[in-house]
Amino acid sequence: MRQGDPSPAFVRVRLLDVPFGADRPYTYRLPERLSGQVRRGTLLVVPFGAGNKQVSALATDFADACDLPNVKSVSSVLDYPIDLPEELLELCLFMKERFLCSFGQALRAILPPGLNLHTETFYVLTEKTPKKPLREDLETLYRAVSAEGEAAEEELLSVFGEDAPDGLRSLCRAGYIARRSRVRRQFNEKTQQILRPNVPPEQLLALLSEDGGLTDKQRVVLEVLSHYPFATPRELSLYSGVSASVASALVKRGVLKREEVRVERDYLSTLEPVPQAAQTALSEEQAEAVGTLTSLADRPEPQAALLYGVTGSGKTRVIVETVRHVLAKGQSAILLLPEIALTAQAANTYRAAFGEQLALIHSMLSAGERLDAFRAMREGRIRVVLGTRSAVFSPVRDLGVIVIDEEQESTYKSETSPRYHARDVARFRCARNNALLLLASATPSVESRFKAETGAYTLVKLTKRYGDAPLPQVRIEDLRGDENAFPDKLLGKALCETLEKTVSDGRQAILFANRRGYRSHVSCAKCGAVFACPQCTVSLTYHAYDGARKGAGRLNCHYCGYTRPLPKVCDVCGSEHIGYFGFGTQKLQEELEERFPTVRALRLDADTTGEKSAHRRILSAFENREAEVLFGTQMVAKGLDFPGVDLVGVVSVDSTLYQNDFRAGERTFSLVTQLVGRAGRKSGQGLAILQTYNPDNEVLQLAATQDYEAFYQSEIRLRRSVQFPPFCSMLVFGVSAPEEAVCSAFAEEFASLLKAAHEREPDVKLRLFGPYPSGIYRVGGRFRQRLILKYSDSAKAREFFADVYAQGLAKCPRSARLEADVNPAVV
DNA sequence: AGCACGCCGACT
DNA sequence: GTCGGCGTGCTC
Repeated sequence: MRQGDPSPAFVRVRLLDVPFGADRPYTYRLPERLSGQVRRGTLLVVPFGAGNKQVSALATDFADACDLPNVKSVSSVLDYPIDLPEELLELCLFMKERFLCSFGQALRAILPPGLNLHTETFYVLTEKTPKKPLREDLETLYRAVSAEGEAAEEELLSVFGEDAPDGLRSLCRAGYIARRSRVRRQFNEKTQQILRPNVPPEQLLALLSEDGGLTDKQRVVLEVLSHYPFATPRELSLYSGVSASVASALVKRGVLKREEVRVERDYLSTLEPVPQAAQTALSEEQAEAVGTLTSLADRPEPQAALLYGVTGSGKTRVIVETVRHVLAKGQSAILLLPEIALTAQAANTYRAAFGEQLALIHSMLSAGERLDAFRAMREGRIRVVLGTRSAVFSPVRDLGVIVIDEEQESTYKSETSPRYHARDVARFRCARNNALLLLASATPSVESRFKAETGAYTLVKLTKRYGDAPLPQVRIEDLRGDENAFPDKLLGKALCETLEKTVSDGRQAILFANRRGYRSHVSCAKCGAVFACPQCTVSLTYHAYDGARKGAGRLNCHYCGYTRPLPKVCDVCGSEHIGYFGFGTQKLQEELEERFPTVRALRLDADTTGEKSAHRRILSAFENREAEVLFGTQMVAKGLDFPGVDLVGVVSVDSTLYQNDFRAGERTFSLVTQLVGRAGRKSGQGLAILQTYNPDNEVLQLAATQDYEAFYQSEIRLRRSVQFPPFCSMLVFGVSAPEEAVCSAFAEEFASLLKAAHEREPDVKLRLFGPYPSGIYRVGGRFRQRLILKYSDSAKAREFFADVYAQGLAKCPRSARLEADVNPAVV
C-alpha cells in the first residue's frame, strides 16, 4: 500500500473450510489497525455463520464500499510466515472450476502441508457461578472446564462421550460456561510408533527356541521382528497374524521396546551421490531436440512440447540440457517424476546434474522442512525442484519450465480431493508464466500424443537408442496347452528353459507378475464359497508370511486392511478342502524355489518394500549380482538399468489387459514397453518373453513389436469411434453410504436432478450413464454407486456441473457422500 | 458443515 | 401447553 492511499475499508475473502455449496467470496470490514498487514494472499481469521465461528480465510480483493446490510469485521491476521503469490491464488480459482473442488481444498493442496488452519472450539468459564449444586453429570463437565479455565471441545467429547454435547449446551444455556472458537496456527509433526527388539541378537535366538519361555504367539511376533530392524504395530500384526496385544506383552517383558520416530527423512541423502558423469557429447538427434526445446523455452508466449523418446534414447539428458538453458536465463524449473523411489536412477541423474541447486520435495519431509522449502522457493534461493505430483505447486520465482517425466503415469492424477491432474495444473502455471510445459515419455498417453497431432503440443522425437543398441527381441508365448504351466503353474516351458540358460550363462533375469500376494483368492473346493472381506465386496488375498509354517498364512483385504487367519474349514459348509486361485508374486516365489532350487531370487513388491530403504537394498543386491533373478510387480518395470540383465519374463499381464477401463490397453502397452526395455540394455542380447493366454490380443502383439506409433493409431481410432477422451471429457460422480438403500436411492435422485437440470440447459452437450454399482460395490462398509458423464468441455459445461454438484450436495442425506471426479485416471 | 427457523408428536 | 424431533435454507 503506497503512502497516502486511503486504506480500503473492506476485504473480500475466500474461506478455507466451507463446503462446496457455500464456497463463494465473502466481504468483511477491515479494521484500520489491520489494514496495513493485509495484502492479496494474506491469511485471515473471520467470524462466520450464525454462531460466528472463527474460521480461516484468504484475502483475495479489496473494496472501498460495500452495500451489504450486515457486514462483519475481520477478527485477526493469521500469523503465518508465508505469502501466497498472485499466480497461485488464481490457480486456486482455476482448480475450483476445473476439478469441482472448493477454493479451500485447492489452497490446502498448494500450501505446505502439516499446517493446522482448522477452527478449534473450546469452552470457558463465565462470571456466573452456579449457586445451587448442579446435576451430577453437569457438575463433572463444569469441573472439567474449570480445571484449566478452558477446555477444548474435542477433548471433552473424547473423555465424556456421546452425552457431552447435551450437557455442554445446558451449561451454556444456564450461562455458567461459554462456547468460543479460534484458529491457531500450529505445525503438526507427524510421528509414528515403532517396535524394535530390546535384546541382543544372540538372546533373541535363544528366546525363539522352544524353551525360551515365550508363548507360541509371542514367538511368531519375535520371529517376524528378527527379519526386520523394526516394524510398526500394524505391520507386525499384519505379518505375524496376531493382535497388537501380544507385542505389548513383549514390551512389558522387556523383549521389545517402543519408540516414537518423526516421520521424515531427508531424501537428498538417500539419493546415491552419482559422480558427475563425463559429459559425453550429445548425439545429433539429442542436440536437435535440445535446440527445439530451448528455442520454445525462449519464446515470449507459453509453449508445450511432447518429448517422445524410445527407451534408452537419452531423454533424461535432453531434459537436463533444456533445464540448464532455462536456469542460465535466471529462471526456475520444476521436474516431476511419477515416484521418486521407483525412478531413483532418473532422480540421481538430475541430482548429479544440478547438485546443490536442486531441492527434492517429497512426502517424507516434515512440516517444518516443507515450510522452509516453500520460503526458499519464494525467495528464489531454490531454482530447481524435483518431486512427485504435489511438487507441481512449488512456488518458485520466474518459472521457466515444468517437466513431467513419464507423463502417461496415472500417479499424476490425485485420487483424493482435490482430484487434480498435475498436467492440468502445470499447463495453467506455464500459461501464466509464459513458461514451457515439457511432457516426456517413451509411451505417451493417447491424449498427449493426440494434442501433438493437432498442434497444441510441439512433438519432439528421439528415435535412436543409445549407442545404437538394438531393441530386445520379444516373443509371445501361448500358455494355452503348455503342460509346463498346467494346471496352476506360472512358468511356461519356454520361459523355464530360457531362464535356465540365462542363469547358466552367468546372466541375470527380471520376472514380472501383476499381482502381489500368494494366489489371489481362496475358496472352498466343495461348495465354491470364496473368502471375502466383510467390509468390502472383494475376495481376500492370501499371504504366506516369510518364515511361517505352511498353512499359517493370512487373508488380507487390500482395500480396507481387514485381516484374518487362513481358516481351517470353510465358513459356509465346514469342508476342509480349501483351494487357491489366481497368481501372484508369492506364488511365483514358491515356484521358483521349487523349479530352480539353486537360483537366488529377490522379490520386489509392496510387501517386501514396506520400508523405503528395503527397496534400495533389494535393488543394490541385484545390481551387485547377489542374485540371478529379480521378480515382482510393477516396481520391477520402472527405470532400472542393470547391465547384467538379458532376459525379461512377463509371467502374467493378462489381467491388466482385461481391466474394465478404457485406458487398460494404454497401460498394458506402456508396462510391457518398460519391461521389455529392461533387457539387454548394455549387452544388446536382450530377450523378452511375454506369456499369455490371449496370444491374439492386438495390444500384446503391438507391444511385442514395440511399435508405439501403430499402437497409437489403432487406439485413437478406437477412442474416436466409441467417444472416449481425447474426444470428450469425462466426469464421474460417486455416491456412497453405509446403507445400501440410501446409496442407491440417492444415486437415482441425483441422476434425475442432473437430467432435470440438463433439460433446462440443453446447450451443454452431455451423455449420462448409470447410476451403476461400482466395480467394487462395497469398500470399508460403504456401498458405492457411480454416475458416468461424457461431455464436451466448455466454461458453460463446467459452470453447469458446479451448479448441479452443489444442488446434489444440498440434497445429500446425512450418512451419504457425493464426490465428483473430473477426468478420472481409472474409469 | 453448522446453526437457525419452522412445523408436528410425547412429556411435565 | 412446551420440549425437542429433524426437514429446508443461509452463511459476508
